[in-house]
Amino acid sequence: MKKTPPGEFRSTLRVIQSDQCNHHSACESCSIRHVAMCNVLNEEEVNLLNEISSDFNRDSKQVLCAEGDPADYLFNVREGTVRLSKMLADGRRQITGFLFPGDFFGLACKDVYSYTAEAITPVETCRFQRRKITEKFRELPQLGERVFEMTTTELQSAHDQMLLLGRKSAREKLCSFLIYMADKTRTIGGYPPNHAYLPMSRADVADYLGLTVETVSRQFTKLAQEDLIRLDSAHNVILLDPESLQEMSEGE
Amino acid sequence: MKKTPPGEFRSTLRVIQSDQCNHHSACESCSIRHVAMCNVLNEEEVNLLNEISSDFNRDSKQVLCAEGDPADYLFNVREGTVRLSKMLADGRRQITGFLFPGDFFGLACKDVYSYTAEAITPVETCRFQRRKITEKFRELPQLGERVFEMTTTELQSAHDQMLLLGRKSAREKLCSFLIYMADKTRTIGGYPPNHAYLPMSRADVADYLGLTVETVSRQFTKLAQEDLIRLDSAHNVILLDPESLQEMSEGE
DNA sequence: CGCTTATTTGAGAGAAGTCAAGTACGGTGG
DNA sequence: CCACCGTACTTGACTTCTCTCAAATAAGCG
Repeated sequence: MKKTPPGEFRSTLRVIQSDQCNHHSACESCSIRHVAMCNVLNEEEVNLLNEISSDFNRDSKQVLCAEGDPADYLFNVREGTVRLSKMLADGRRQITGFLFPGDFFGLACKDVYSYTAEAITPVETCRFQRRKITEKFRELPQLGERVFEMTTTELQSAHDQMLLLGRKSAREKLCSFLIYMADKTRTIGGYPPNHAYLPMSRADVADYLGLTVETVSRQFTKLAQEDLIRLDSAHNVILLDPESLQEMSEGE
Repeated sequence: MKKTPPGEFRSTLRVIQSDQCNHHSACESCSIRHVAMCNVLNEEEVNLLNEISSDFNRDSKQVLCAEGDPADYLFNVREGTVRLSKMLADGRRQITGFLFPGDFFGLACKDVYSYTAEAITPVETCRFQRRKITEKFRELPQLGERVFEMTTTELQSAHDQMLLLGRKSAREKLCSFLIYMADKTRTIGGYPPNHAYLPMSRADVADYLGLTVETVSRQFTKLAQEDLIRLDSAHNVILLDPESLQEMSEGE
């Protein structure tokens, strides 16, 4: 579960949380270009970053990078939803994460990408040459620290997801997922409270939770029958009882 | 799966692989104290590190740090085996990783530890105050880069483990685990080739693979019956047909 | 509007879990 | 050194949750 627990931020690294960015007005390109980085950089530094980045936009269902490709680029999602996945020889797939505006990918690999990144919706990203961006870490240590901190957060989420995949029931998995997506929907904004917008297909949800499409669908139906959620459409869910869902997601 | 694929190392970060450490003879305290760090540091820098580190040794089954504790320390395992785990409210447990000499833990968290670390065998670690070690990243950027690179490798392993937990059968999971442990055993040294020394209990293996003890035990028996492995004892396994095991671990 | 694809629903099968019992191992004390 | 005890591991019988296969319904798109 990519659960980002709320609460005070007290990292020993000097970084600032995304929602604490306080120079949006002064830095227009920031919010447009480098969503996740602007928080720790001033306008001049963002411009420095703009020099080595280039837009990379793709339509829904297109591949941004493939498992095994030379890992030349680091990506920053600006708009849309991306899925990262790994496959077994016979085609079984595991989605290791969904990415939303502000998220990065392309760092956690050595010479080749260890996962495939695909656009779930039309996406806008900016892309840096890894070689160049890691050089920039020298000039802008706060940038390096911010990226390190994000990697660390991602590792924590990965551990949460391992607990989900290894030990939770189908029902608990789906509850966790709904809580997670409601949180993401809230962050992205533009939806009523307790709304979870699910841009991905049921198959994606299944491959994220280590289930089959049918099981996911059945669990959705069951939660709706119990009035814990309301399915406005397959991709728009209202959490009618977030507290219960939260509890069930943790096996209480 | 904490699979560290062999192959050339071409990270954009200027770090050196563990097995490329070439000043072991010149730096005695290095191999003794800071297993994973000495590779990128010279003797003087290692001494600098020694100043802020202190020994922290524990017997088998003791807790090194607990989920929810203030995350004050970063640990470097020098000797022995450690398990990291997370628990659900009702006691279901997921082991997110086993740690061996050279491994770190305690960084991937904000103010509190997000997992429990316990000694499987008697362990020797050295412990740094996170506050102090992150300060050191300023003075010794190559140290920061090395730690960042290790975090990145760990994130990749976490993704491999998600694929295992979400999509592999019990048999495939155990094959993956045996390949992984044979690799670790080789790295640690002192055992014949194709030997996998398993310091952890069957319950630990089960909680690592998202299975029950009984299922793990049955799969061990089945692999032995098929002459793919030989169980010298519950904790010492010979891989009789590593190629087949490897193939099966990837679902071929 | 018709076609394709996505989602839901149903029935049956199977892999892994649960519960229970037996066996082997390892440490401790006589 | 061996016997004993507790724990760890293995094995068996049975249950169950999730998967598989199949079909119906709904949604999206040209």
